[in-house]
Amino acid sequence: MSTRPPQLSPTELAAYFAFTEVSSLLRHAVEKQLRDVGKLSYVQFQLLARLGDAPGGSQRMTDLADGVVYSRSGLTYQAQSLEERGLVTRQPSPEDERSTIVTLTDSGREVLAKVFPGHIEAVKTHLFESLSAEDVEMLARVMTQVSGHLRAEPPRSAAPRRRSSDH
Amino acid sequence: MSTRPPQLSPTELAAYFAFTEVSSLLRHAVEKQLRDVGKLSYVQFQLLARLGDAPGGSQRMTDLADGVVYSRSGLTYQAQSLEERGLVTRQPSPEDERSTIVTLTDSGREVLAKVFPGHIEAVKTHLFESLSAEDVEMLARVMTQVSGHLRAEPPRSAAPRRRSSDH
DNA sequence: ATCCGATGCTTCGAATTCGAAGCAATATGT
DNA sequence: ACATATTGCTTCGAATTCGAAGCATCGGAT
Repeated sequence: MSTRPPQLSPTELAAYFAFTEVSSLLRHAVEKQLRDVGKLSYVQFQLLARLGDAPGGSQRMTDLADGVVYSRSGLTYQAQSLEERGLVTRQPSPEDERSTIVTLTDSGREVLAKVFPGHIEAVKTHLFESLSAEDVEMLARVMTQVSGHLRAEPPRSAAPRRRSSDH
Repeated sequence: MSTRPPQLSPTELAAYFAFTEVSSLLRHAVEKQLRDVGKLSYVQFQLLARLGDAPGGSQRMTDLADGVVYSRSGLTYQAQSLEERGLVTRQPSPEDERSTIVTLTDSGREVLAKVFPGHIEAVKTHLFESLSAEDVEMLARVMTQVSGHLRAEPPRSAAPRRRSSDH
């Protein structure tokens, strides 16, 4: 246990610090824009955006939760909220009675369309403005790489349900 | 209003998506480790870590809040919590009666020392493991650049106090 | 010396978040 | 077919988060 006190190189440290900082600042900026323009939280926007991309504007709750890296209970809460605002509908899946299918409504698409330009603008301004094309490409490559790595190995974002070996 | 629908290039989109995903996943992983090992939230850890770096283990509330990109009220809450656990102390600044100086205690340092190795390990595993040395360097450079850009221009993280033009 | 805006922090209430526990439907093994 | 584990979602309670409002102090102008 005392054999290997793990270390980060100065470069790694710098990368980690700057990464978390950018992530925080960017998120705050984006959240503000979404709140101001569409009265959406970041999560809500992410959910709508995912649905907008999905075929038929529909996805299962679990897939949505995994997609945005979010707890299932939190998703239930937000889905309810979005449903009350008429931006999505929820219905049990015909194929699997357990599943709930969330579907983007026309209203939802409208709101999405309304906030989208400003969102893009914010991302452009805050994240990309100071970067060269090569930087962006590099960033895309590296982040995709890490993301794949993260998605691959560990017990998925939400509740890993297995549990029997410990205790 | 309809003149310039801003766009992100496919590369930018990929970079943005992967970036937010990595940021979420990494954060979750790190949070779990901190919770398990030291019963610390991410924010609490960041606060302790900042204090650990600061000369004398002390910082003003506002500087801490800016440092971790956090609301002032949230910081008050967490500082209270950390004080109750004996990990920090709070005292009014001698120089400026308004300011509260937060100081890391020996207990605080112990907890920090206890969680640190696992934290580093987690960051190494989840963020850097799949990256080459050049990738890391690049990441550090780009993130530092963006961070500087973000810190520079906008009304700072927390409450921009001005308010007079709108109603 | 004194007024007034700016600054630093806290309190307050509302909204959001999570994990644990619970319930229903499905899959799997025999 | 039937028991058992697994999966999908929701409910519950507790903890965290934020922004607005409030209070005290400071700085700079008169």
